[in-house]
Amino acid sequence: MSDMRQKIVAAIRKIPRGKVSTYGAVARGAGYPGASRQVAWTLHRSFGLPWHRVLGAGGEIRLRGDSAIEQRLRLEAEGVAFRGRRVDMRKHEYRFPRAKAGKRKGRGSCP
DNA sequence: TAATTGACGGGCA
DNA sequence: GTGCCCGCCAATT
Repeated sequence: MSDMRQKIVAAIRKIPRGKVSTYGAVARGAGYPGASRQVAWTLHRSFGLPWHRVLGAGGEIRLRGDSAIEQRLRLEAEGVAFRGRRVDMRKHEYRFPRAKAGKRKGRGSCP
């Protein structure tokens, strides 16, 4: 099995209960920026993962039909608040630790 | 081997 | 807010 999938799975498992993340963020957290599609694929093929905690950019559910309903239900059951059809990322987005030395741009204040 | 697909992301009109 | 296009990467057919 590829290392990529293992890293992605590991990253997804780190998302704590009551928090969520996005495909792109998981990909970056796993060390593969730009591989957001593989995250979706992995979620689809691997079981035992907190799949409902992974959303699309902006905290939007990218699933369809019943799966989307179920995902929303599960998240709300964990205490995740929705704003319209998106999750309130401001409060529930989980940030992955920097895989590699990160460049801290300005923080807080600036320009 | 090549083409298609998929639970994506970001930019622009 | 909505719609369209292009870039990304692996698995499937």
